[in-house]
Amino acid sequence: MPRKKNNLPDTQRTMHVVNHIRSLIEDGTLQPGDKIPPEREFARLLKMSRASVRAGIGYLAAMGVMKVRHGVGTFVSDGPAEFSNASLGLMGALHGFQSWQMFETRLILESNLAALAAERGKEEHHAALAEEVAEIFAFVDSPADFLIHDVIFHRIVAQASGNPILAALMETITTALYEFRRKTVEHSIDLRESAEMHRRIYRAIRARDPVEARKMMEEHLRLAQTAQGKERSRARKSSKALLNHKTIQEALGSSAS
Amino acid sequence: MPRKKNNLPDTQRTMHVVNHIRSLIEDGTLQPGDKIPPEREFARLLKMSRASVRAGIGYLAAMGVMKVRHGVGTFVSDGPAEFSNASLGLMGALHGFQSWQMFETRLILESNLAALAAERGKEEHHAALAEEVAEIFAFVDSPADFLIHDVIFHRIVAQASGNPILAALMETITTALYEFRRKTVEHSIDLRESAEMHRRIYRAIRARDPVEARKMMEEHLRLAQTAQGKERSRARKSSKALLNHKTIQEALGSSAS
DNA sequence: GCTCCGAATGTGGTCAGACCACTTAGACAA
DNA sequence: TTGTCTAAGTGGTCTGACCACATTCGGAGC
Repeated sequence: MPRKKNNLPDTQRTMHVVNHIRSLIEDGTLQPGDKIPPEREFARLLKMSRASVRAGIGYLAAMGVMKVRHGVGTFVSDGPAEFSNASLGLMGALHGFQSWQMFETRLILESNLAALAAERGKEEHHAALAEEVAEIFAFVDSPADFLIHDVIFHRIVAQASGNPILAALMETITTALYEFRRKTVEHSIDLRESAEMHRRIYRAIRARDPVEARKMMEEHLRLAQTAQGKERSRARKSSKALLNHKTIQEALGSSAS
Repeated sequence: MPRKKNNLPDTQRTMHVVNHIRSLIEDGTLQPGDKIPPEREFARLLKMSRASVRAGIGYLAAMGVMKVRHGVGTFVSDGPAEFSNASLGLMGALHGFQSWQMFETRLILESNLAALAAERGKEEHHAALAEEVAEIFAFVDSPADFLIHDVIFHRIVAQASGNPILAALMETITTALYEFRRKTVEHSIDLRESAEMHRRIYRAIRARDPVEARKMMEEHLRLAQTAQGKERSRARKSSKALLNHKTIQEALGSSAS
C-alpha cells in the first residue's frame, strides 16, 4: 500500500488555528469582543510557530471575524455581521461589478428586509426606529450626520427583520456604498424628501404593513439612486467613457496610503 | 511640532500587497486564472520580506480572490464569484445563524434572480438551462448527480439575471448549504417532482415571464425545504433540544481534521 | 498633592535565513 | 516505450531577533 504520509501534520496549520478558534466561539468560550491570548502564548499553546498562528489569525481577520489592534491585542469582532468590506471591492475589481448592480442588489435586499421587519418587528425596534427618524429630521441640514443616522435606521430595519444573514448581506453592500454616498450626499439639496420617506417606512413597519413597507423602501431607494445619479453625472461631463465601470471603483476601492 | 513618524512605512505591508495586486487586476495585467510571481521574487520586487507578502496573499486567499496551490503557485481565482465559503460558517458560529434563515435568504435571492433572468436572459442562457433540465431529468435516480446539475441550473439562472453581485450572494449561500444538501438528498424519494419544477422555471424564463418565474422558483424552494426538513427531523427524533441551532452547524462547519 | 513626562512593559508587525513538503518535469534505466 | 527517480521550483513552517504601537506606572517638577 502507499505510505500514509505523516499521520498528523497533513493539513495546514492555518486551518488548525481557524478551526480551534471557531470551536472556542461555538462552545461559547469566546464571545464577541473577547480578547484572545497573545500570539506568542497562543503559539506555545498550540505547539506551533508564531508565524502559523499569525496566518490563522490573518485568515479570520480577513473575513471580519477577528479584529487585530496593533500593540493592544486580537479580539473577536463584535460589530454587526458583515462580510469583509474589502471583499466586495476586490471581487468587484475581479468580476467587473457595476454600480447599478449594487443599487439593484440593495433594492432587493432592503425591500425584503423592510417587509420582514413589518411582519416581525418588536416594540424595541419600533422605538429605536422612531428615535432615528427624529434624528434624521434633525439633521436635514447636516449631510454628514444625516447619513450616519440614515445608515443606523436601515441597520435597525435589518435587525427587526429577524434574519441576521440577510442583514449581513445588506451590511456588506451598504458598507461598500458608504464612502461613495458620503461624497455625493454633501451636495444633496432635498434631504427633506429623503427624511420623509424614512418616516413613511417607519410608519408602515409600525403598522405591521409588509406590503406598504416594501413599497416605501423601494421608492426611497429609487429616489436616492436617481439623486445620486444626478450628482455623479455632473462630475463626469467631459469623460463619458468611464461610465459605471469606472464609477464603481470610485465607490469601492480606496483605503490606499 | 510632533515628529511625523516615518514618512513611508506607516500602513501595514499587508495592505500594500493587497492594493498592489488589486491594481494589477484592475488594469487588466492580471486576469482570472493567471499565476502571480513566486513569493520570494514578489518579495524582492516589493522590497519587503516574504512573510509580509505571504500575509497579503493570505488575506486575498481568505476572501477567495486568490487560490494558493502548494508546490505549484498562487493564482487569481477564476470560478464563479462568491464570498469565501468558510466565511458564512464562521459568521454563523459567531452570530448564531439558523438554518431557516439560510433558506429564507436563499428564497429571496433566488426568486429575484429568477425574475431578473426572465427579463434579461439571452438565448445562450436559455440553451444552457434547457441542457441542464435535461440532465436533471436524466439523473432523477442518481441523487448525487442530480444535485450537481441542480446546482449548475441555479448558477445559470443567476448568470442570466445579469447581476453578478446578486449571483455572488446566492453562490455564497448555496455553497454553505451544499454539503448539507448532499447528505439529505441521498434518501430523497421524489426527485421527479423537483425535476418538474426546474422545467417549469426554465419555461417561465424562456417565455420571459418574470412573475411566473419568481412564483415557480419560490414554490420549488419551498418544496425542497420541507422535503429536507422531513429528512432532517427523522434523524433527530430523540434529541429535540438541539433544534435548528445545532442543525446549522452540521450544514456549515466541517473541514476539520 | 497634583500634573506631566518618559521609561518600562506588553502586544502585534516585520525581517532574515534556513529547512520542510508538495508538484512537476526531465533524465535515466529497464 | 515505459517506468522510476532525481532535481528544480514553489508554497509551508520554524526560529529568534528586532521594530512599532498602545498602555501603564513611577518619578520629576510644579
